[in-house]
Amino acid sequence: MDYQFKDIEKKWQQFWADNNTFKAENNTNKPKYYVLDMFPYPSGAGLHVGHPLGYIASDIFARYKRNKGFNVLHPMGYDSFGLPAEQYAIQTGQHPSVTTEANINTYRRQLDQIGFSFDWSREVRTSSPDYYKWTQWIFMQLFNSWYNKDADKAESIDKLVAYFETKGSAGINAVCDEDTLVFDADEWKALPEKIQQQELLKYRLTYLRESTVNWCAALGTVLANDEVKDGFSERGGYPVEQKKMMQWSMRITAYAERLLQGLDTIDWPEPLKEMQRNWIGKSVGASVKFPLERAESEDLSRENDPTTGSSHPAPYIEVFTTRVDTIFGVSFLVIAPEHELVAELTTPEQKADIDAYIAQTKKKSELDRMADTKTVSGAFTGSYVKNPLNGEKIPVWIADYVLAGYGTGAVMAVPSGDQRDYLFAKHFDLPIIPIIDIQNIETEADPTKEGKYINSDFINGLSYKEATAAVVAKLEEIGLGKAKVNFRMRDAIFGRQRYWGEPVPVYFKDGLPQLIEESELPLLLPEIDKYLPTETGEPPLGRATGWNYNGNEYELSTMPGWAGSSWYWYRYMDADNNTEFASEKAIEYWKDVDLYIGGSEHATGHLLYSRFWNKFLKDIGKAIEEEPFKKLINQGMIQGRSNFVYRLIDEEGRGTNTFISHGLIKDHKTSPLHVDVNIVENDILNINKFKAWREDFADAEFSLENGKYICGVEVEKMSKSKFNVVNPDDLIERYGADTLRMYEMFLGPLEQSKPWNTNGIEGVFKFLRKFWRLFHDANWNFSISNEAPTKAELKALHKIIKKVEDDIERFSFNTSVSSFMIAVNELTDLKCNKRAILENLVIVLAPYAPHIAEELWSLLGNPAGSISTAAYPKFQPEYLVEDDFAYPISFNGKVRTNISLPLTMEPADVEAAVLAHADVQKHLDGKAPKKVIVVKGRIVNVVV
RNA sequence: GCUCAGAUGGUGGAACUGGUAGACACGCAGGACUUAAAAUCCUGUUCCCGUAAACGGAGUGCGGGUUCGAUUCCCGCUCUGAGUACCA
Repeated sequence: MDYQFKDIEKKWQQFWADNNTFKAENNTNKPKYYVLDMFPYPSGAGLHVGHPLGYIASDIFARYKRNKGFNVLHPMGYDSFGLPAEQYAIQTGQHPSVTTEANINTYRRQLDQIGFSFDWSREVRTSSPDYYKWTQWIFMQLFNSWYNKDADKAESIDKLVAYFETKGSAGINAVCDEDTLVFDADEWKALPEKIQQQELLKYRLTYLRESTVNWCAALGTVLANDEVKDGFSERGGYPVEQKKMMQWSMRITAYAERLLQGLDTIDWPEPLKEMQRNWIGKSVGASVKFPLERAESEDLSRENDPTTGSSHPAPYIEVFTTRVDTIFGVSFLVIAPEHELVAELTTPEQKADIDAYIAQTKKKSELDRMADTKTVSGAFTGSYVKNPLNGEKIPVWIADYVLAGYGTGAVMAVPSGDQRDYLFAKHFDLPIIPIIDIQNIETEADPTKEGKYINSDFINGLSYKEATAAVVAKLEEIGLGKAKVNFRMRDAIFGRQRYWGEPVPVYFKDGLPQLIEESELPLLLPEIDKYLPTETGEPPLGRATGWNYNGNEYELSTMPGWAGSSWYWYRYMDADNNTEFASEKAIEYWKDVDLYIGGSEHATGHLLYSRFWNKFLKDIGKAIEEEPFKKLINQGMIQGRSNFVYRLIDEEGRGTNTFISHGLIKDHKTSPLHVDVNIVENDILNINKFKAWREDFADAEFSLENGKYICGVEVEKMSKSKFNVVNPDDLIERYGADTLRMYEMFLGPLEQSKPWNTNGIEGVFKFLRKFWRLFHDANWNFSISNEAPTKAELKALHKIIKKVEDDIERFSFNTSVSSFMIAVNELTDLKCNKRAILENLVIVLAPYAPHIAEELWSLLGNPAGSISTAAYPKFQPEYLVEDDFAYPISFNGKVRTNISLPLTMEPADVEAAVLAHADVQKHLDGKAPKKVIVVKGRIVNVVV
């Protein structure tokens, strides 16, 4: 029979499902291998041809590893909480779980068609209660933990309480809020329960605090920083504003250093690691206190100013700097307009200026503030500080180029070394003090670290390294500064005012958050009448009737999208466990993910949060490895490839019903129109389908080239509105899953982004037919010979065994596909139908094209399904050994001819043989070669 | 601006450690089979000169360098894509 892909693929997909072929074992002596894909959010649009790219690659790898004798865990599931289902619910009243279920079914049908070797018995859905029970459980563990910097790990909050009870707050080295109280053991014990709890909240790894959030009114929720792009929501593009709200946060900053260090231990793409490094943003520098200089007139103003709320005026302004060595070049201080000392520092004479400036800053949106980095603006507070090292009087300004959220919200301005300070100084006519002898500050700041210091008191003449050390030592000595490491990363907001997410297992008593009992998990998402905020502006959960904890109100926000995805790889290890998130034994066996494939868009979201939770789970003894994903690969994005037709514009400028072929448009006035790529083949428009596509094209006319209508091409995002979406279902219908799988790989290197172009798919389909034909005679009868293979046949086989092995190990799937084609071409030329060759070849191909491989494998008489665990053939190098080699002979590096010589021949003999050769003599034309380079088994280069 | 990745025929791409650039496939052209078409098969296909072949010249974004030899290494530049953005 001819290659009947439809029957074959259906048959084997059914077989795999019926026989649980890909079920991974938790109890086995085999070595483990864990291949994971980033699980999808099941959107209503279903899969397009770009989605399975990574899944196909990981599936090939998983199948290959099974053939290599590994017990492979290759699971799939759904990140099924999320905004789109909820938006749809708001519009239609349909419960998000209903939409989600329907979408999952579509995804499952599409995934099954491609023939993935997923162990579906371990499927997880983040929105299912027996899954989110454990997301809530982890939240509770975080709530019950604090970060001990001395131990450099998370510890139980009980341990902290016990410490407070015996020693008070002295000697505690924790990652905590700024405003923690100082107390001894007795004072702690005397504190009311409520105050104690408030205090502990400042240490917990998940905690409630008022923070500035990205509020998106249109979506009715708070967004994470990585969900905001240029002041607009990433999903939907709605405006986002800054708003203060009580919010759950995760103290991810406790792990900043470990998250940074861990990057050096994992095999991830360098750009991705770089993104995480930038996101963490470690700066090594110093914090310096500038004492306030007080004038008598100020005291009056401060007394009358109720906004400070403090009877003790602040004694100093603290700044963070990475260039403490430039401290003698400080000619002014700049603090953020939002800085807490602004009101206190503003003198009556300057009040009007400052108020006007703050008003102006507030009006500017975040977007303007970012875009407008050129204009220099600021205002003088009227106050002064003293340089802590030389007592120099320094004016204090406010300006919006200083961010309240970074460092201390205050900077020491060194115009000679920092360009922003330089521009500010020029604009407001402030002094610019050169501090390094080789500095050139005529037109701009010079941030050099080379040269010797000048105008710098006791560090004059020192080098950068010496000066930094000397200044830090001096500041520490006088108690006005110290070396400090600062991180850009902020604690992560952990909550959104939405319905379709995990409920937070917390209720409020006397305004303080309390955990529910572990035995009461999962805290189920309640039913509500509408998926909108309440009339009083509370989140949708506020609508749930009777939803309270013994009369106490539950937390009304739900967890953010990244909660469920921050630990899901552990659930796959032991998906049915209902006493733990995964058993100790399962985690002990599977440990971590060996290969993780997914998009780079998750660089600073999912991949950072997952590493954070993993480190926490390790700290509390639940996980074994410090890093969850040993090796990670980003598959490139598949872009859309749009086709265009060109509508002729008549003299009055109106569109006609005539369409001009692409090659002819320069002679006409036309307007381009997207045309459905599914009615275009190799950029040639199918005119009949075009006429049927839309009613108004039914009697379209065409101006053709060589009888064909050629379409224009452009690379754009794949989207419905551009008519460039290619659905894998259609391709499978036409060519089968094996062809689709191989073609997606054939397209190019996995990591590279590329436009989808169906044009070459025929070549892969033809290859599979040709492969099928190796096993069949001219009448399509299965026909295999048991004769001993020839040397040439063995060589072709072992070449491909080696090649595919090497390619898969370095994730170069595209080159394997080419090599398969070469192997089949060679064997076809050799008319090889020998069992000894083909039986091995089928195993090598199986990870790529599993259906056809299964079919031929069973036709060869093997037990059905056994190819999945059949041993990968052993490469035998002796079959590739050649006696002779056709040496390329180059003259001055240009190859002119080939001379076949024995590989055993020594270089000196090769040289002699080559020079004696007639072709070489001809090229030398009587001249003597200056030099001859012979690389044995490679090349000969004659220098003339 | 900064950081990173990339640039090879008409197209997707290959060349893994500095050693025959353009494998493999698409497309295109010509041919076989066919009344015809589809399908299938065969041949050719980097560019230039040349009727063709032999032969010759150029050639991996641009300009230099190292080397017997560079798509590969080094320096400078151009362009494209991604990330990031007043981070003190």
